[in-house]
Amino acid sequence: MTHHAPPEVLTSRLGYLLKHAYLRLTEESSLALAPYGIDGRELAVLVVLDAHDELSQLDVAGKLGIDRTTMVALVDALQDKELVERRRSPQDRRKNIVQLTTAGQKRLQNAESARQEMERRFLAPLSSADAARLVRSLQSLVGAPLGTDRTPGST
Amino acid sequence: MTHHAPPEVLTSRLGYLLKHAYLRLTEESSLALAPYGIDGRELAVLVVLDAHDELSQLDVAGKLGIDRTTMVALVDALQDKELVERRRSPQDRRKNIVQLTTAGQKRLQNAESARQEMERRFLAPLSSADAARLVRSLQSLVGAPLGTDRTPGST
DNA sequence: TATTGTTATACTCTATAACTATA
DNA sequence: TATAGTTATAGAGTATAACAATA
Repeated sequence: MTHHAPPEVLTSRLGYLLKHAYLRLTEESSLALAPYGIDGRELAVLVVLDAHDELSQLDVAGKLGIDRTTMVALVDALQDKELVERRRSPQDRRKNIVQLTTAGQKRLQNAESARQEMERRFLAPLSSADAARLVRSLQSLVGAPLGTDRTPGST
Repeated sequence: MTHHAPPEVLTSRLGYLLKHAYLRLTEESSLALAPYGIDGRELAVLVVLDAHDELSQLDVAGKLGIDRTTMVALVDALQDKELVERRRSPQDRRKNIVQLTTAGQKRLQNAESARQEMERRFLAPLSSADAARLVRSLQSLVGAPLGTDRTPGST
């Protein structure tokens, strides 16, 4: 993934732009999170777990838009790092409730700071107004509820 | 890849937004291009070939930001569909010059129309001003090296 | 019967290494 | 010796099918 000048004929194409913006962000994200021993998807799991209580593996998978079979390996990895724990739900013993450990909560805080800093650097070429508009436009396209105030500095 | 309501905690994250915007566009793109028997990446190859003369496989790969080994299969597929032809460069017999066939040019025109129509539909949730700003912002993000001062006016 | 987690398997996309032919 | 194309191979990432435990 080297930095070559983008070809003129493709830079007006949304597919090219979204793909390469995503690839670039993924690369920066990996670098920013490497010191914390997790990747962006694992961080997303931690964020979801932190925001809700008593989530099963399937619940988390649903929120992230990934398969339940993919979820197994993800939780395995996070459990090996002692950032989450599985426990059987007493209400429904088919379910694995996934919980943040204390170490997981700490890791989440630190990695989140690094991710936010990375995101700021990534958006630096844009004015803050354009950055905010970009986020809101992407939310519209992805189907996010509109009208979510994205005041800079909220969380 | 079903359409489920995006989780609140993730919709402010650029990584999530770019990934899912890209996935959604890719899905729409596949549908729009299916009648033409090509996918978005193959169409991009045709576009690049149409815009330049005497491009080798490596030239095209460079412009698309993909590997030369990936390029082989791509050109194979397009050649099987009789949309492009390989010919040895007389100047440098190591090189394969890739050329659009007449059928390839026609297919390019039709598929491009379909792609543009798809892109319009995809951007429909945005005002035309916001759509234009989105494209320009993405161009800035994809074109600018990270962490450096982005002095406007350098190419 | 249906659901949750799990495993095994396969498929796509991509990159790395090694080979060939040319330079 | 270096470069362009090719092939074989391997690594992510993801999805499908089948199975065990549970409902």
